[in-house]
Amino acid sequence: MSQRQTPSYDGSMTHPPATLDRPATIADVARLAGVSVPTVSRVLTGAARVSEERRHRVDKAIASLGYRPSAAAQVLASRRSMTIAIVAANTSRYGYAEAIRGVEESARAAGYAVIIVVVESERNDEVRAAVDAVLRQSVAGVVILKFDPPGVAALKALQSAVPVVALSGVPEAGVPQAVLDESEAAAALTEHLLNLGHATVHHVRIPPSGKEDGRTTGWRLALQRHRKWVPPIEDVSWDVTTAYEIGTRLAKDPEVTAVFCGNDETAMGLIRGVFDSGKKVPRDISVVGFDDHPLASMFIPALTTARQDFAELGRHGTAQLMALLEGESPLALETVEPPLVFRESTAPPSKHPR
Amino acid sequence: MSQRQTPSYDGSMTHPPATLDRPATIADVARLAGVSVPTVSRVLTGAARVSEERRHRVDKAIASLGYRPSAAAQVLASRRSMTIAIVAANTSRYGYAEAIRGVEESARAAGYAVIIVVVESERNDEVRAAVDAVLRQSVAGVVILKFDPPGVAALKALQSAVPVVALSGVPEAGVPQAVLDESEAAAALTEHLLNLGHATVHHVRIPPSGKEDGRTTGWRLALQRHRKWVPPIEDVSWDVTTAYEIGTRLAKDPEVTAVFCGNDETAMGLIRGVFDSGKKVPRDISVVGFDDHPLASMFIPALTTARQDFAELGRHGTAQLMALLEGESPLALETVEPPLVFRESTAPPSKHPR
DNA sequence: CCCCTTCTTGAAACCGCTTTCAACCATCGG
DNA sequence: CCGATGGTTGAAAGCGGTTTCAAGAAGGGG
Repeated sequence: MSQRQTPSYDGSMTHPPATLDRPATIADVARLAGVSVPTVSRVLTGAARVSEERRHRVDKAIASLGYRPSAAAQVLASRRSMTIAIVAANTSRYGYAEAIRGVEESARAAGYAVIIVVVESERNDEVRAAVDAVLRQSVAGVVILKFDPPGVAALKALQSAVPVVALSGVPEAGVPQAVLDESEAAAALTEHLLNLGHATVHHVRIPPSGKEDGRTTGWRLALQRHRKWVPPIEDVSWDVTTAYEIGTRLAKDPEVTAVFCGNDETAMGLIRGVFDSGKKVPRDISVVGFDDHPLASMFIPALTTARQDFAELGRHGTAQLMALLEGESPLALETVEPPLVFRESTAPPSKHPR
Repeated sequence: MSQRQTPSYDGSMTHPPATLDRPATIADVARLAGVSVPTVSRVLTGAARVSEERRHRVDKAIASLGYRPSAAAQVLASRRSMTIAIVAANTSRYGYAEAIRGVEESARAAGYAVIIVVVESERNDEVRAAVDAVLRQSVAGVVILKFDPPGVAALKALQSAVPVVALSGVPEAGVPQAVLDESEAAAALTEHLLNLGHATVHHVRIPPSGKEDGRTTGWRLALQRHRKWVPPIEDVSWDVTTAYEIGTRLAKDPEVTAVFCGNDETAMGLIRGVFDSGKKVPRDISVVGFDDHPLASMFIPALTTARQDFAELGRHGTAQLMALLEGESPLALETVEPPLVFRESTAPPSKHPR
């Protein structure tokens, strides 16, 4: 199609004796090996026995031609696919990126290729486009990151058409899924703050996946369990600067002495906002995050938070999908509970407010 | 293949009057529209004129059947593909994730699907596996993140076999690429430190892309230009804790008053290490990072750094690839220079060492 | 020694689409 | 009124594999 302009290194790994000018096909292999095409196919797929001797000739031919079966042709002929799709609203945000890494890794290990389709919003045309992209590619199955409205919408639109497993923060019936149960840890974190002596804890909520995410639920539960006042929720966007602003705002309110942030980035932004307002964390205000972001322990003050292993979640999701594809019974719904990690951003409330 | 277990929402977007139990094919559409298969193909691809009336019938049939052309069949028949591959060593690290997001976004806008193949190391079998994955998928082209040894190896192995553009931090001849020229900014950052009065600037190097990356080169150049001593380089892994350790080590050396870190995460880890060793940034040691990570401005102290727009780099790369695929002359090698951003982590050296 | 199994093998059909290519139709100029 | 011209259309041939099926070879039992 287009000539490479570097004649130097011809990538010997690519087509060793490079005798053809086009990529080798199964017919080329068959010819060179002196066998029929179906025989080559059989050694490729291992679907049926092939005599030792022929198999060997075929293997040699494959190696010598640098032959690589065309995935497209295989899909078409066999009606089954060795690629899965990951659908997510975002690929670069920490938790998402880690989850994607987890499913990619394990999918690759299982011999699957992965295509990534992002659906940025829950707008109908966007969701439709994503569904289209997935379905046109004839994937074996899809893993959906169901942490936000776009994910939820994509799941809804896709689950009837193709094997799907969802990665999520709250268990939900009806869909195979891997879940990182956030509500327990959120509650525990909130209680930690309460036990420190804070009258209540405020909550900064990250964009939720539906009605309510596990983090918010856990926080509310803990407060109710301890019969504490449930302050109004502060909503934050994915952009850290909004967390910063909330920090400056909250710093002015003498009532707030403890805040539970939906994730660590938010916590860091908020702490900075508090700091720039002349208050200190944890002296004047205690802050907890969520996720245990790689920088959470480096931040000054280091964040008290709950560790989420998103990559592991992704691996679980893939395993779930593989099982589903094999027709096995869905794996036990392993919900992993994030362990708490206590660091420097929390302390008893100050004796001298203001 | 496997029954969905939720009979409730049947995803009306997926196959509206769902009359077939299998996905509709082009033949189904042709039959329903009362035209031949090639005619449907023509309205699909727009390759040839079709009478107004037939086109309309076909469109209606497509809509009513919820027909989606099979990408695999299209690839096979047309010998051209509408998917590109991104190959990267890692998908979740900040810069990589952003770059991937950039190429995904623009590829999607251009109508391309994207598969992601990661090559974790430069080990021969790994590189080979990646090459295999790419080539088997019959992609139109690939974008390689050439920021580390695995990327370099993959590039080398792939460039002779398929249209490739590299995303990189240092210009290199012979390969179409989009580059974020890091050396200028690195030099400027180093000079900023020198101008502040520091005797020299130490350097913590992130895993390099080959012999030397632009950041290191720029740093060295600036030092030489100012006839300053070039201290031995500290190497750091991607794991932030190694940066932390280097920080504790450097803090003990009274000679080091300024350090240039290969990226912001490293800078933050290092600052924390310095902090835990009883020294303060920038009072005792000045630190600069690179990238302008979203948290760089929230960190305390906020980082002086150089802003890198990796997503934009990704977009440039895709544009480059598209041009290449159209047979257009490669776009002018737009090298973007990262703008410097001065914040709190740098200051004149302390008058009272120790 | 013969017939029936069991394996291994290749011919042919097919997967869902694109791409010649030739046939057809209508229009148009002479 | 006729042949030339140009635009639409469908039949048929692939694209690169897999799968069905029947044929041939080899092995086994009576």
